[in-house]
Amino acid sequence: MLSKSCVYALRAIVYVGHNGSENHKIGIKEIGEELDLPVHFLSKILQSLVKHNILQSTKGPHGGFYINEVSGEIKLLRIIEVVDGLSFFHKCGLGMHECSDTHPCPLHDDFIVFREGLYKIFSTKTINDLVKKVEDGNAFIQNLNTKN
Amino acid sequence: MLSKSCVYALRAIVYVGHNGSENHKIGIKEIGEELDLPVHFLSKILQSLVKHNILQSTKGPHGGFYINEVSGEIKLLRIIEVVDGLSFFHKCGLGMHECSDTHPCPLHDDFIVFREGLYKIFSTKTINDLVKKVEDGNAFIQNLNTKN
DNA sequence: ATATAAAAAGACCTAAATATCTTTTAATAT
DNA sequence: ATATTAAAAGATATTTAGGTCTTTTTATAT
Repeated sequence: MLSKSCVYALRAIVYVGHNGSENHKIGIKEIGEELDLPVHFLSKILQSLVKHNILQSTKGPHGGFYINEVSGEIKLLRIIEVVDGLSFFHKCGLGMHECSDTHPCPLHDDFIVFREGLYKIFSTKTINDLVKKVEDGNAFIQNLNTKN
Repeated sequence: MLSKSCVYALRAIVYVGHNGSENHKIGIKEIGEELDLPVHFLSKILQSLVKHNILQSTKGPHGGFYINEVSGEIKLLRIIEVVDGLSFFHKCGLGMHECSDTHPCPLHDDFIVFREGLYKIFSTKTINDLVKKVEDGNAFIQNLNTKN
């Protein structure tokens, strides 16, 4: 559903939100190592988040990534929008071009309940909501002994 | 969520169920043209469905695809299983290796509702259910003037 | 038996997603 | 000012999904 890029983005940003701050920035290496993600690939993704002002970064010594107060309140949907686009939330489950409440495909009525449920979740929850969850003990760092 | 292959499979099988029968088999050309799908690609997908006994076919003159009584009652989930595999229905929304009710990722509780709801639909509905929907007037054939 | 029609099978091609490596730019500390 | 550090940017490689084309097999009608 979400691409790898998108999932990497979400996990990285939560990691940064959880472990970093404006005066303790997190380097890409640390993120990659801790989350067991391909560093250079992740770097591209975060670059794009920075461009879109979802994440902050500075170069040079003691540089790295962090999120400011505004970014923490950004909705997960915004990250999905930037990384994957929102087409999933509009398109038909059976790939029909014209599928809508008034002209539904044979799966429409059932599918739409879940599509819209997901939309609700992603358009409501913020980065900080996930960070809070992690602080309340939710799983976050991979067990590196477990394979994909 | 579902790959194109999978969606093509579902649409094709519904087309065959709706328009064909054991003594009126449907050629791959017709399916491809009517559903506006790439014929040779679709052909591979249907081949695999035939191998798995989800769809029936015969070669030669007046040959083509059809579904028998048994196949009509096959669950959509079985088609998904054969074409895409079922990993979607087991894996974590945030791509964590170990994510479960007892060791949940920060998105788990919300995501699982969606994932399991979809599972319910696909493991309940049959090919015939979709065919019936089409016979009750649900959208099915693409408007070819509309682009992807 | 033979020709024909249609799916099966195999080889190949293309585009997109994912991943890696190298060079450049820009902060910071000295 | 300079060296150093870390992200940004660019180029390239790999993998997977999606798609096309050609040849082979098999069922049927003649």
